[in-house]
Amino acid sequence: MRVSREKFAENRARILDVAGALFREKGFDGIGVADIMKAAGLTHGGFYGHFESKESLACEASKVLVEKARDRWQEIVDTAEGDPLEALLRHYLSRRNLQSQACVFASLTQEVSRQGARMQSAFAGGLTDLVDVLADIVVGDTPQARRANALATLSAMMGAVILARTMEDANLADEFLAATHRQLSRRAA
Amino acid sequence: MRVSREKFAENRARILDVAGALFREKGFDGIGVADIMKAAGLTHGGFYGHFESKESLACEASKVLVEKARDRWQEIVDTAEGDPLEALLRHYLSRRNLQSQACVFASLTQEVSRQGARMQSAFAGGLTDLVDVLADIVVGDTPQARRANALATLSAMMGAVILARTMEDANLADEFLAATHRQLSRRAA
DNA sequence: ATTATCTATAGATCTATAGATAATGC
DNA sequence: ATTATCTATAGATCTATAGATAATGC
Repeated sequence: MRVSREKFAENRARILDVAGALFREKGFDGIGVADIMKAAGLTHGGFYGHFESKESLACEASKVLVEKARDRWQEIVDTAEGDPLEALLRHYLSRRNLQSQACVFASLTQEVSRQGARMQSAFAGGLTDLVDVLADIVVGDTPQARRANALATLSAMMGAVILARTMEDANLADEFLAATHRQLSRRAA
Repeated sequence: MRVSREKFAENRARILDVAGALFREKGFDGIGVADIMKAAGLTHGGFYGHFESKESLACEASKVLVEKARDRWQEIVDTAEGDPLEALLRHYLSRRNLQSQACVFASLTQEVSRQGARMQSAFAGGLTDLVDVLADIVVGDTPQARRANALATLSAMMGAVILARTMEDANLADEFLAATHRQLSRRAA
């Protein structure tokens, strides 16, 4: 059942997309190659024609997710009508990020500390990209002050979503998001 | 090779202790029952005389770690010579928390979102305990303001450590800790 | 006699590979 | 002829259990 070269590329892209969603939902160890392929509408054995190993897929899928996150942040900043930081906070500190398809950092960062160097690099690089996006829109008299502010702001944003996600009580989760939102609103440029 | 009742209780405690350390280091899925027992100096099969299942062990070990964390925070607050929040920030936003034996929340929270309800409860309860500890030592005119400040402060503290842990570059990791420390120092009571 | 631990193994699951199959593209 | 996918399976790993062993404690 060979498919065309074009269809082959399509299949690869679909595997990456499906894997990104499943890894975020279940973690890297929570989903196997066979189930990822089934979700992509292919068979287990076909996987190794597309990727060298599961770890390799995890790296590539992570890179895609990390790049998408940065592009989305930049887009929100560029198209914000009012204060860009406020727009970003509204986007990030929302209930949408408490679902299974949440921010890749809010769902997978801790596992990354236990993975190989390649994956760790993808995540570390993605985080510094987000710091750069933030450094342009927070207050601060000097570039150093803005960078420090950006680092602290990113920590607070992701911490709030990560903690909110471990709360069973939706009201408590909302409290974490709201309190952090209010605190960070005062740091806009 | 039966052991005394006293030794039995000792063995159970050691399994819990060893499991707590290994779960934090490798994650719940990163270590098996056999290796935990080996690290405790016992055999694989003996495990099921002490615990019903691996999940049950994970719950009990988590409860112990969560309680220990709260007690440690409370102790630091109670014995602080200067400002208690400053003492807590110094303790938490330190390199020690970037090692494998870090804060249980900084190393395992994200996995907990994918575990059973029992474990989620243990973590959620532990986090609200830490919020209560913080609410007594942060600034705010009303109890509501102090609680909101405590929620935002906890998010920032844990976010900083979690992000610092994913950085390969030690200098970048330190930057996250230092920037967050400086930002939060202004919220003391 | 009771019971904590040990040895051995069943049963499930997961990654990766080998070889067959069938459609593409020179 | 080449190659993308499929079927089938090897090999490793992990949880949990069954039955044997040997020390405790009534």
